[in-house]
Amino acid sequence: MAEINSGPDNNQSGQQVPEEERWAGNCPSESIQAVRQLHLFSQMSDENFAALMRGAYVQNFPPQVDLLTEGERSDFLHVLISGSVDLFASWNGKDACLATMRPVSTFILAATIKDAVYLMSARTLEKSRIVLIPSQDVRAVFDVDNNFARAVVTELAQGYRAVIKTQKDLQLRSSLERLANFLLRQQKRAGGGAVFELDFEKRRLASFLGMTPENLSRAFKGLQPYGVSVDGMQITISNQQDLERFAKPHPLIDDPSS
Amino acid sequence: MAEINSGPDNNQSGQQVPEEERWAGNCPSESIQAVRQLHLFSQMSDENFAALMRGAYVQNFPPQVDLLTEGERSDFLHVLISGSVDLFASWNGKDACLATMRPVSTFILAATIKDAVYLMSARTLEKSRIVLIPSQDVRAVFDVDNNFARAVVTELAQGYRAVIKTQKDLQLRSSLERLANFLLRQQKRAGGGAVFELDFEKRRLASFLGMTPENLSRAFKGLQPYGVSVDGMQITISNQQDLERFAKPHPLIDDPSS
DNA sequence: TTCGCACCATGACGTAGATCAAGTTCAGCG
DNA sequence: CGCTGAACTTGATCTACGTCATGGTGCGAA
Repeated sequence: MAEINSGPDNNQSGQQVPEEERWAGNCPSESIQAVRQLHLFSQMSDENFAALMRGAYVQNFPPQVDLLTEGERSDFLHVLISGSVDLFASWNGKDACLATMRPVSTFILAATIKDAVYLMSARTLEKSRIVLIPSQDVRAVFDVDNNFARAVVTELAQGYRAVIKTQKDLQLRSSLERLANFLLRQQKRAGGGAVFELDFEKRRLASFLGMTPENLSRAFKGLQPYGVSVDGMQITISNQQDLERFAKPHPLIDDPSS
Repeated sequence: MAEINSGPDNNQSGQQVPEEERWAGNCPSESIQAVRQLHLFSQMSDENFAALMRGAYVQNFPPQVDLLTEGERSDFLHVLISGSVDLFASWNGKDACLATMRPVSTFILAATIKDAVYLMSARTLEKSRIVLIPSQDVRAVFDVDNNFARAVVTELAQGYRAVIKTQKDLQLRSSLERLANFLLRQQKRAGGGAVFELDFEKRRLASFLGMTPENLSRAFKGLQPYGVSVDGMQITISNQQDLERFAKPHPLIDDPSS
């Protein structure tokens, strides 16, 4: 619930929230700007946007902080301004990373709109700056601002399609193929050069790709014949063609914009 | 996949439509009623609903007909009135069943609203009655009818959460656990008695649960110690407690209404 | 009836990936 | 410098599950 807020001691293990700031006068207006520029918020009226921000908080979280836990009720819509956040779920002792959020983006919109419990837990990976907008405000504005309501539709449809794509990735490909395609996607995000950085810790990447860290190691070795070499976080793809021929990337799985 | 077809060669290459009926005057008004009663369509104005129906078709399809193929552009929003439809995806020779639709429900809403290509293919499992509403009409009405736009949000959020649940099911459970939980869900849908019918062909069920038909057979045997017995399509759960203790059903995965 | 054909069951086997148990590398720090 | 601990590698198994091959059991058509 509201334990995320102010003061010390939020979250189950006595977590700690530094640098909270209310949106009154003096606060970091770059964050407000970043939120406003998201498609989700860019179409709505100034008045309604102001109403949303009136009750919002911006907070900085250290790495490895639990932001919310599956099963809890949705109190805030989250907007990630900087850093990165892991969305995951657990059952019977195991857990699976379902998505990793990068700035600037919004998460747990569906639970907020439906006023339902979270299906996923969230935890910061790095130091992260997050805007928290009270869920009831979001629903109230949703009810009166049609442009916002339409933007919510687009965002949800996008998210829905993204999940379908990761499900196809998981069900239709082997772990080697998943890694190969992930590298190609990451390469494109990084600008397309033959050398680029992995901006994941490898254990996270393993969980994200649905495998164990040990097997990720082996998978990297398994891609060497296709011209992939690894040095720490740095990846080199020396034979683009070979890798693509093996990975067989497909827009209906790997193209994030479709 | 198109070779499965019966009767007169329908499907992507020159689609052909049995028993087509335009929504003019005389047509089956139960279908129109069924559509209107879906939450998605129940909130909109009579006028806009009529506009949607003006361009719509209702069609009966035989079993095993391909309705649409992933990668195609969305031409119609589909509403399943009776029968059942399989949504699946293919890559590199393999294919995976992503969902099975049952009446009365709508499918491929996200692609329709976004005017994007389908991420999944669809095929009838049984003889099915389906209402086809031109996608451009849906988007046009979406732009002018705020109640409809809001209903779309609810529907998408629901769908989004459903996919997340099946992803958790797949990533966090073994095939035995998936089958056990599926049986418990099916039992509940069928009224909760110890004996109930499986309304899936077993090979479909296998694909839906992400395993092979052979392994589904073995999985059924593997559940015998927990009081599950199978006779054709009829399932008997003789020891509810044991099965539940093994399956560990969880609302955040198995409760379709949350 | 008997043939043919799905669908399903079952056994033998192969493989992908998990698990367990050591190493290895490297950053931080005395 | 060397110590320590975390992230990563590596190799040796184990296990779940897929694959292949075979045989049974209904059920509709000739």
